[in-house]
Amino acid sequence: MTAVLVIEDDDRIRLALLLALEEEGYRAYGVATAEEGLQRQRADPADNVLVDLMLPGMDGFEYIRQLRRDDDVPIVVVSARDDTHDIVAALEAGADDYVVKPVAIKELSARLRALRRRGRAGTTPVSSHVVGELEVSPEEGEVRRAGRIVPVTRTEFRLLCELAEHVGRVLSRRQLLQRVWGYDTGDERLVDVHVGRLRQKIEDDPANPRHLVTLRGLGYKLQR
Amino acid sequence: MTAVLVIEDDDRIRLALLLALEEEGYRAYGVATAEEGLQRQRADPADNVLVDLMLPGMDGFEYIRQLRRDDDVPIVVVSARDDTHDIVAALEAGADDYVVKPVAIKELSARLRALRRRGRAGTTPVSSHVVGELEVSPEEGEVRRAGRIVPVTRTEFRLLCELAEHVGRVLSRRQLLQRVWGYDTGDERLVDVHVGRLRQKIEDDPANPRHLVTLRGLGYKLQR
DNA sequence: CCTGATTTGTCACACAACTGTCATGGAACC
DNA sequence: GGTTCCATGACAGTTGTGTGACAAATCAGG
Repeated sequence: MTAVLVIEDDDRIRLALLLALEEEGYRAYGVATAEEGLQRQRADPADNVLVDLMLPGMDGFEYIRQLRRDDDVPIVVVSARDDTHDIVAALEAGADDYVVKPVAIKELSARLRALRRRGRAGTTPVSSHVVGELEVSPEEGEVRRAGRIVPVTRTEFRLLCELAEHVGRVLSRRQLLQRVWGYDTGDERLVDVHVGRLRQKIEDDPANPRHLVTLRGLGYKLQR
Repeated sequence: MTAVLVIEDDDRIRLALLLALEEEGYRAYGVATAEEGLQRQRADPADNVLVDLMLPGMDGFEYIRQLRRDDDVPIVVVSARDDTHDIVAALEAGADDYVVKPVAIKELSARLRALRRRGRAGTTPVSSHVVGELEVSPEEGEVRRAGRIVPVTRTEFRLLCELAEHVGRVLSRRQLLQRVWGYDTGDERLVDVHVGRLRQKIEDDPANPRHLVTLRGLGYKLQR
């Protein structure tokens, strides 16, 4: 899943952006200052960065310059100021796009997509989740166990991706039903069945699962 | 010198843009229709394309889609309409940026620079893709299998190129339909048929493909 | 232009794979 | 020991895919 880092000091705007981005299918997280933004991006690099220009302490321009020293991530400025001088300065500093608040989330999302498309010129290393001897690669549409390809069905694959994206965290049947099947309501036993089938394929001893474990009364989780 | 192609039917606006761009140090030339734009860009490729959306005959959206089939040049839409729906549609069609008229030339110039900066990153047009015993050469327009030339049709060739450019990655029928045929909508079975025909030519045992494999529910991919 | 050959897209059918439901029995919890 | 929760096997309905036939469109050559 595509991760987006939002740097914006106004709490309400930041939260609204994060919510809207998650709605669009991104994994989004935010910080309030440029300093935090630099730290965060170095520790856990996002695929896109959204940054406000007016920030307390280090401002957006300086943030962009500093980040660009060692990171080629697409940067989009989200600013309230619709001023040619600011736009030019931000782009010169190394930003890739500049949108003016208030921004339509659909537009923002489309611009992010366009940027990633362009950035991905050439060959991007395929991203995959590694959990112990298990490897789930959404891009290749493959699951490998100790290097060998394990054939899984589409539903199983989606389920596994969802679990792999949240390694170590419990996901309730309802959450899985919602995210994998898109069902708001429905029989939760359905999840059980597919978890069972998945275990047959990815576990050494399906009766005593080591990776895809049950947490009674809570749900399932994937663990290393 | 950086060349820019401007496609805009309003003579005054087009000339004003051309003048301003030359002022900024670009070599700029323009045409009034999308059809001319396609022709011109194929005959003498510019480094950037500016295109209006509302054009007589073929509109800007269609222009972008058609050009994108075989040209990766950065495309900026310059439109009078400041409408989220248009913006999203243009970016989805393959545009890289969207600015609203009237536009400050300094901003436009900065956006073009930002685009080129990103565009050059890793855009090394590969002469041929090698996938196992298979060799796809976009430049020569040839497909070889174990050194022998395999005759494929134009559509098959495009399809194979698209798959070869993303070796190891799943491409959905919709993605293929979009990238190979330029269709936004349409019957996905069309892809199946062409994949089938391609298999007859490039696979040892077309019923058990080793390279051009199906990922049920996901799409197709080419694998080594 | 005209004509025949090739290529392209549509359709329908058959088959295989997958999905969701249910019932049963077992395990964990109190 | 009773209750809740979970695992699993079977099964019927659904969906997804491969393929051959065919007509429309396009191309090549006279």
